[in-house]
Amino acid sequence: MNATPRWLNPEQQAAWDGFIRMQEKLIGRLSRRVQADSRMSPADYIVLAKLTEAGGRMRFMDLTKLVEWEKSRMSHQVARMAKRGLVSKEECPDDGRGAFIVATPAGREAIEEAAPVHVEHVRRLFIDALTQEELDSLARISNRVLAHLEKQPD
Amino acid sequence: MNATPRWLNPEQQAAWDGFIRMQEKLIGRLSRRVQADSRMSPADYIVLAKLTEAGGRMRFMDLTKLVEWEKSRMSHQVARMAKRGLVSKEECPDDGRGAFIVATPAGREAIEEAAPVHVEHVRRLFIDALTQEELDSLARISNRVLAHLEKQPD
DNA sequence: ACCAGTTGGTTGACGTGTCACCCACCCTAG
DNA sequence: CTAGGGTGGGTGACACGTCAACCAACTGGT
Repeated sequence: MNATPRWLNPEQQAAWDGFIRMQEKLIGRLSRRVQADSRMSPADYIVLAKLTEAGGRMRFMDLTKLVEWEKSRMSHQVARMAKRGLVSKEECPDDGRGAFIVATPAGREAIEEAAPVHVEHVRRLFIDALTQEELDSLARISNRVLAHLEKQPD
Repeated sequence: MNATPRWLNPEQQAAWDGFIRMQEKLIGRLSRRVQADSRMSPADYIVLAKLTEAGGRMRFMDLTKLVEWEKSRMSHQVARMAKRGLVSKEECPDDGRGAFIVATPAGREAIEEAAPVHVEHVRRLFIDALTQEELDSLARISNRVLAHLEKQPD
């Protein structure tokens, strides 16, 4: 049929399938837990975490780059979070287009409450499954893939 | 503050952050590629792949369990795919509630066209980044996490 | 001073995933 | 045969992510 089929060999297939399955189940479980016991989505969590980590007040685009999202995604997200009272927007005097994103007291409270619970789930579902060597190995592999991705087009 | 902070140590944190970043970027890139050059979403891809692999005709719930999805998700997905002509639904004579999901000719054609491209992207973005030992190592780690998840509550 | 290009940020449409709830049909105990 | 529970499957509302287009404000060069 195809001049260059190049299917994966069994070991490669096993690695890919296993990774995909693991990642789906792990992320799925974790985000459902986060949502269930902190009434925050994973997206809320990471945005608030990075924001408060940086002092609770940031320019929109800086925040967007910090979490490595597309600006449109962040814009929608911030709008939703503002609606829920987790953050608010302020105008930027230096740049007429600009906006500051500010964590509200409710937002700070929410993340401070959610953070330990989140860490506990990460530990329980992921860290505890693996030895330190396995964790190191996974970190190395992840960085290799990340470095590879940066070199690849698209 | 907290009686049991138990934050992650630096190595654990590095492993978790690296994994999360890698997984997000990799999955993101791959699904955008799939969508861009086959006009199918990753969800379409996996459903059609599993379905045709099983002969192109399956009971709804069997398919749902095969891909390990929630039934509601599959229901929505199948509805969308039916709207796009990739699959169709048939009644089940044996069980009045039941439904068969059938891959249409267009669906078969779509997956046969998409599959090699998909594999090529997986290879280019992921497999090629790693040695065979690293792939094996990742497969082992994934299976450990999966096994651990099954033992954990929630 | 002006205009072209870039940057900061928003918007709307659309596909997707989840949750909660629903309904219809099947099955088994009594 | 019938009530009650389980199973097969659908639905509607909502949160989320992407894409493409858009607008306003800031550059820089001429």
